[in-house]
Amino acid sequence: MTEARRQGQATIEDVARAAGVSRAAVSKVLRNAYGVSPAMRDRVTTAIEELNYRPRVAARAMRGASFTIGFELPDFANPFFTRLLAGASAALRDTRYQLIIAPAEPDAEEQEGYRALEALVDRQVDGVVAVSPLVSQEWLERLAAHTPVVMLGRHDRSARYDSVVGDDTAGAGSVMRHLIDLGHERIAHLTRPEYVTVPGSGTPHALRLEAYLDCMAEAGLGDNVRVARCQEGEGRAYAAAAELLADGEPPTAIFAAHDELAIGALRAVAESGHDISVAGYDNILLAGYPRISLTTVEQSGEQMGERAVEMLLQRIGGRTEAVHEVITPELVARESTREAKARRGRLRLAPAAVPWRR
Amino acid sequence: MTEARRQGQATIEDVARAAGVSRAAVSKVLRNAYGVSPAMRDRVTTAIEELNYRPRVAARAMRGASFTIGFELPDFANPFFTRLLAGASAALRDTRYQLIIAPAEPDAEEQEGYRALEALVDRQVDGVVAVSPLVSQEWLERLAAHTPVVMLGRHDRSARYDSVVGDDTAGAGSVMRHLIDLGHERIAHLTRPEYVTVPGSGTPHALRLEAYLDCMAEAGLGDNVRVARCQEGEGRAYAAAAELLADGEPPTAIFAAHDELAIGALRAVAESGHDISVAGYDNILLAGYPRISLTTVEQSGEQMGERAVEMLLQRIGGRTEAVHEVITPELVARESTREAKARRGRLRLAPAAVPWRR
DNA sequence: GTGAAAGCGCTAACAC
DNA sequence: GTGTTAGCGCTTTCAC
Repeated sequence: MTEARRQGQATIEDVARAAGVSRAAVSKVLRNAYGVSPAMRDRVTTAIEELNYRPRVAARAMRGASFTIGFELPDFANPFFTRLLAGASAALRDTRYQLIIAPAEPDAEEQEGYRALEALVDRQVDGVVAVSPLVSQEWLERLAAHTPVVMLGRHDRSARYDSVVGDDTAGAGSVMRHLIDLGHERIAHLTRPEYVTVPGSGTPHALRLEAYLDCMAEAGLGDNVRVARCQEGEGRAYAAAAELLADGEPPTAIFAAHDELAIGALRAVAESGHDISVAGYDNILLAGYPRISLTTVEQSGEQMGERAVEMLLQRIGGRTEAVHEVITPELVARESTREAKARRGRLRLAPAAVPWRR
Repeated sequence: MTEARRQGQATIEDVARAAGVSRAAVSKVLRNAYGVSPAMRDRVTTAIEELNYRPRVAARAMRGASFTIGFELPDFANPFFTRLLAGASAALRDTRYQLIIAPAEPDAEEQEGYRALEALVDRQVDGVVAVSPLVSQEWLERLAAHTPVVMLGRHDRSARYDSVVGDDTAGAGSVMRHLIDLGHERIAHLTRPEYVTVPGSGTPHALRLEAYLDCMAEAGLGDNVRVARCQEGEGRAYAAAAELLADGEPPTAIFAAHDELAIGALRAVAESGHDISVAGYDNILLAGYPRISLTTVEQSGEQMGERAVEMLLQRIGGRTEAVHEVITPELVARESTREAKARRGRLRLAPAAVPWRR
């Protein structure tokens, strides 16, 4: 049944027969190789047109390259990832390479990324760019042993694969300092589930969490630490934030691990009626929207995606030493943290009567 | 140079040698085929593990299916398209099939979609789901002659390919009636460039534009018709809307062809200080956000994506009659059109002194 | 300038 | 139960 599909798909053999030449001759025409008479080239190209022939990349790839770059991505709903894609796509323009994207199943915990990455490799891509903070380094290195790999957002340094990563510690630190400078003392952190923030794992969210904890401790606010967690999605963040606000003495500020979560938190805050500052991370388009105006951290996803692809092409081209590139993020202070108010005199918050529950 | 990559990639031959059996034997183990002794199966599986072997889908596909579904998509930045993807992805869960996405270069006018679609087919996908309103029907039918195709958002009916499409005429009509019922007389339409809305082309945006024109005419507002255009992107919509507002007598309402454009228009409206209603189309997540609260039209992208994939799998399974499915959209009235105000007494707008410039 | 032949990694019929 | 064999569509020497 599934076999039905190939009927009608012309092969190089069909073209050769139609043009009255050998398969090799057709191949040469296709590749603009040396040694083809104009007359033959004509006959062949006409035959190709007539038969609507297209060479199969797979068959071609069996000998050489497939000229295909695989991009593995979790969660298309997160606009930051989309920025990465835009950059990658741009870097491949005017290139022989084609971009192919494989979605990793979201919320899949353990297997997140493995399946999609394998799917890509099984399909003969010449190289892979991936956003898979949770995949084990050992596994990745085994992959990188035969297929060029560039990882996005991984802080581990491997000799086998390259990486492009934002300085999450610096970025999260700048957010925290901003909030603390504004006078906030009860700052909560909204992040993803534990398995994404395992201490020492070096995932972006682990580092942001650590920066949060460190900054709180440094500012003598260690007792006010409060970490809320939720799965990906604006709705989930909304629910988690709502819970945070409902419970006893609410925070005066929430630092969300990324903008999508921040947007959800902002919604919960708006509904609650409380005057609570919210900050995010990534500077998605929406963050700059006037009615939202979210304080956040800009990291150029386009640039990161573009660099990743450039590095991958170099790898494919023969480079063997690993390259690790760190992008410096930048705080974008907006009104969601009452910065405007703060400008006219330091914001004064009454000290918490009781140390704020952990 | 590019040849370097394959070294290290174990083949079935390597496994056979390591296990001391024939290639066919390994193949049988891989496919759980009949006629393998437990002892041999053991030796083979160990060899596979040791060599870190993975069968190449491409080589496999040369005989049968690749178990790969291609999804062609323009513009990842548009959240509605992302919803389609989520649905498609969900439909493939628990299936042998893998989803592979190819981005069509945006703003590419003429060639939009062709390249990506070809890239997919060249890579041996078993079937294709595509969002390519601008590709010619003739070309698509030639494609569909050998590869199952399901189109999203095309109103043309072909005997060769299936389609899933929202009823854009009805959806746009409901928005327009809503605006007119609210008392608006100067309603502008913000849509994409001409080549996307060619009359009679049957693209979603052509139909929405036609519905806009028809509704205006029916309501006796034909003289107030005003169509602004911009390329994809919130920023471009912002600029176009700003121009619309700056110029003489501004509209009292803007119907944007989709939510991303509407969001941009909303931003321009907010900055202008005018009290202007804005409506969009697609009901992206953001539209429901309290601080945005955009009146729009809900069409379940997830459902559309899911149905498309289901239909494609049927096609691959052997179905030959074409299926065309129309999804009924639903108006979601929110505050961006001052519906709240309207509830307490009909909104009264002073009639335009001069018929509003075309 | 052109074509024959071998081989890329895998599957499926068919012998053994 | 196991191995031999003949392709799948294409590229690439290497003779002619």
